Amino acid sequence: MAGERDQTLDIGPLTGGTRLVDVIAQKIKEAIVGGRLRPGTQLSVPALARSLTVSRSPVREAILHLVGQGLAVETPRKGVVVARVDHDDLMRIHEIREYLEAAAARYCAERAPASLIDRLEAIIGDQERAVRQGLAQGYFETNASLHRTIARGAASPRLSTILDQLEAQMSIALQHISTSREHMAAGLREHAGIVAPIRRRDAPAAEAAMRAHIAATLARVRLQRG
Amino acid sequence: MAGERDQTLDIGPLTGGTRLVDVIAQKIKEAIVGGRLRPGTQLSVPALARSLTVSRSPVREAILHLVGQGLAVETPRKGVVVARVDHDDLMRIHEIREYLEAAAARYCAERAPASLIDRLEAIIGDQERAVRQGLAQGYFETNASLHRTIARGAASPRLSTILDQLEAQMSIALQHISTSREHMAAGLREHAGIVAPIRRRDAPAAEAAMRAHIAATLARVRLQRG
DNA sequence: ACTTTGCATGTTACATGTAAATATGAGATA
DNA sequence: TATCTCATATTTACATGTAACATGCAAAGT
Repeated sequence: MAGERDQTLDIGPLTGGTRLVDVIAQKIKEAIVGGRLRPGTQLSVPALARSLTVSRSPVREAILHLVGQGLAVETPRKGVVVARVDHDDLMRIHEIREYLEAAAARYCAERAPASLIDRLEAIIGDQERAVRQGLAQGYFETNASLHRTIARGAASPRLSTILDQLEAQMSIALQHISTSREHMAAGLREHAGIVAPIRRRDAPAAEAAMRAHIAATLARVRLQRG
Repeated sequence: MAGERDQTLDIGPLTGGTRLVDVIAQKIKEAIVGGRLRPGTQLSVPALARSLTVSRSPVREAILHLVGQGLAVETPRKGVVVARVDHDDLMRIHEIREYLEAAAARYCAERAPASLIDRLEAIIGDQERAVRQGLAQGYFETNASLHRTIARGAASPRLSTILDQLEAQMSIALQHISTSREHMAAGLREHAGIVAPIRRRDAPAAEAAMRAHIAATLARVRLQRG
């Protein structure tokens, strides 16, 4: 192999301490949630190893990790494919989120430090700007950021982990779903209605507002093609 | 169809169909939830491979799988140890369960087939017998069975998976916690109070009963040594 | 036409090799 | 006694080898 150039996405420099598995898993995850690897696509270990110029071991481990995250599904002796998240899955995910996000809002209101609540309000501000400019990208980013921050405020690593995984799974389906400006505006209003009670430490109100918000989101999803 | 194939013709020296990874993961999992592998114990890949007389590859994959399930925790370059689930973790787990089990009860009441509800009542009967005889083992088994069956009735594989994982994590801590006869009796009463509304398809009542049940369980846990 | 057989290709699942990081423990030093 | 040093053992992380299995397709048989 004389001086060939590798045009495919190469792994960056391996600074001390970082493991290949983690870098590879992250890269594949980004390709999946970014829509560059479509649902149903085979995640071939040898092929990915070749394209990343690494051996098969870390690739295999990375892929199995993604299976554990629900971003890919394994069929013994057949291999792993990118998870298909259809309309029905999206509804089931929201059913779970309706409860888990409500729990997160409640515990966030009960025990988040004031600094975290400051951040929540800053995110609301960012989202206001994004919606005003009609930036769907910005809306999605601030939306994810808000929910993630609320989960962090609940001080329950397990809860955060579960919600992160559900969000990643959702983003597979959301690749194909458009969001209207009205929906974004409604979402923003609801978000503000969640952060306000968190600010005044009104846990039951925060919980109720979040639950209603997810239920409304579920209803919007259902309308899309239910 | 003439000349049908006989499935017992194979003379393959290897065990057919099942994968080593799965068998090994199951074995280690049983050792962890069964208390034979204590929290903090190093899960050394070479050592386990030797003791199981297999190579390191399937052992490593099995261990990483358990990390994904939350039964073990990984520290890069240091290795994997059996997860420590302390009193605080137990409370956080119950906080999540308070919401997720409530969701399961609701959707079970809404869409479980009658046959599954029959099974629920049969389990209640088994638990009655176990409690009457003071069998803690039987109580725990019927308890797990009941919750798992309700989750199945909710027809949401994701929900079942999450709850199964939380239950496995709990069983690590429950190894060291005793349950009194009164607690068992209270649990049984609450269980019956959950199945009854499921039977009459009263989803809100089922949800409320389940949520109260988990909250009560959490309170009992908190009393133990909170 | 329709199934079967055999071959070519690619992949998974498991085994093994090995450099480098990490733990371990004996002996030296304060 | 406590702790520092350094050599040794163990382990992790990644690389590579390979048999069994899966799959597509073309040739052969019905």
